This record gives sequence, structure tokens and C-alpha cells, in this order.
Amino acid sequence: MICQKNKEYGIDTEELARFAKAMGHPARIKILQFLSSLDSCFFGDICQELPIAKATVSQHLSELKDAGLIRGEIEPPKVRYCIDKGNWEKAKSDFQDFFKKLEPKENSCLSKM
Amino acid sequence: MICQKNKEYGIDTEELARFAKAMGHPARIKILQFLSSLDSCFFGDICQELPIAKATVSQHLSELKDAGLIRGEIEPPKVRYCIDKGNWEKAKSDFQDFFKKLEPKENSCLSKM
DNA sequence: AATATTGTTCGTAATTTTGCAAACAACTAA
DNA sequence: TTAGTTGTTTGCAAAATTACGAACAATATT
Repeated sequence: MICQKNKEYGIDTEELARFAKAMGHPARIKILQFLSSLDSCFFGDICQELPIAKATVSQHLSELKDAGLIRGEIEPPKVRYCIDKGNWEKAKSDFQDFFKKLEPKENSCLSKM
Repeated sequence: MICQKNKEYGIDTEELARFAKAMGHPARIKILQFLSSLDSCFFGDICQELPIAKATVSQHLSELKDAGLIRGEIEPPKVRYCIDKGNWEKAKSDFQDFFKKLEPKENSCLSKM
């Protein structure tokens, strides 16, 4: 059996994977749920919602920022965070398109092996 | 500043994170896209679509199976894979609910820091 | 100036992820 | 029986992830 090695994944596939990866941890889901239920809030408010140390929360926020899903703004001595609505809409439609494709019918494989 | 440590994330949050994590790699997105465009196919067909070794493809398929998104069935000497439609629908509605919450309006944070 | 608050960064450790080649198992064909 | 096909598993290495406490920077307060 031969696997081709000269193919890339494509920009859309990579973008969706990037969003999904950013969402791939319960703390980050919780952060996004919390932020999307508010207009914005401070780091301390987010930290209180999570069962992990502030250093770790800060790391998760950085990952969400790197993925483009949130923004942060310094308001001394605090830091305000909010959803990045442009990219949020992009992620939303990426996931919608991804799931739109399949019509629900019977599974072709019966067992789960 | 104090972070509470006695909180769990909740079953729904963990489930969404689990689906997202499974989708958090371009190879796995590609596999899911490929499988959702077909009724089912064999391991070799999937492998041809990806720029990585068959051992690695097999690993990614295992992760998708563990997350519940796909199924596999032995049809000697091949293995047939397909989307697990029940869990696919569950994932679909989990993501829909997740993104439904936010109304697109202006960002409360202007800069990205 | 000294102290308190807020949040990030650093240093470190444990675990997980990603990837491949080689070995392997299971079945088919010659 | 021997050889070929198909896909998984194993063993290994490199890199990324997750987590924490301590140190730090920046601002505000006393």
C-alpha cells in the first residue's frame, strides 16, 4: 500500500483545525462560553470561573488569542478580554460548513471494532 | 487575586472539548471531510489522501474512533471506515449551541495587545 | 518611598502528541 | 506452502501541551 507524501492539507482545512485545536480543552471552552455570555470582562473574572492556577489561565488565554478567537486590552491595573467577533463568525461558519455536508442516514459500518 | 480550585468543568463542556480536540489536527479534519463526502471507504483510500505514513494515519483514525466520530469494520483483508452518524449529529449540535450564544456586534476590546 | 493589586513571564516537570520504520497479524492468491 | 496485500502495533524520538509556584513588571494606594 502506498501513501502519497507530496500533498498539503489546504488552507481551509488548516484554519478549521486551528480553531478546533484552540477549542480542544475544557478550560478554553469554558473561557469562550463565559466571554460569549458577556460583552467583556477582566482576567480575574475568568480566573475565578476556572479550577486552575492563574498562570495556567494566562497560558490558555494566550492560545485563544493566538488562534484569533479572543482579544485582550490593558486597562491598568487590569486586563480586559472579549471575543474577537470577526474570527468568531469565521469559526462559526467554518464549523457549519464542515458539518453541513453529511446527511444523516444509516451507518455503513455496523460495529466499532 | 484568588483562583478557585474546587470546580469541575461540567460534562457538556468536556464533551465539546473532546470533539474539538479530535478535530484539532488537519489530517483528522481531512479524514472527516473525506469520509463525510462518501458513504464509507477503506483505510487505503484514506491513506492516499494524506501526506503522512500509514502508521500515522492509523493512529489518527484511532483517535477519531476513540472520540466516537468514526467507525471501522474489518472486511478482510481490508478495513472499512465511516462516519458515526449518531455522534456526528451530537457534535454538530454541540458546536451549533456553542456558537449560537453570541450576537455579532462590536468588539469591546479594540486592540489585540 | 513602601505596599498592595493585577496579570504575565520564567523555569521546571510530567504527560501527551505527532511521526516514522520495522515488525507483526490476518487473510488471499499462486 | 509460499508469497503478496492490507492495516495495526511496537519502539522510539522530537516536539508540544498542561500545570504550577515563584519571580517579575506595571500601576495604584498609603
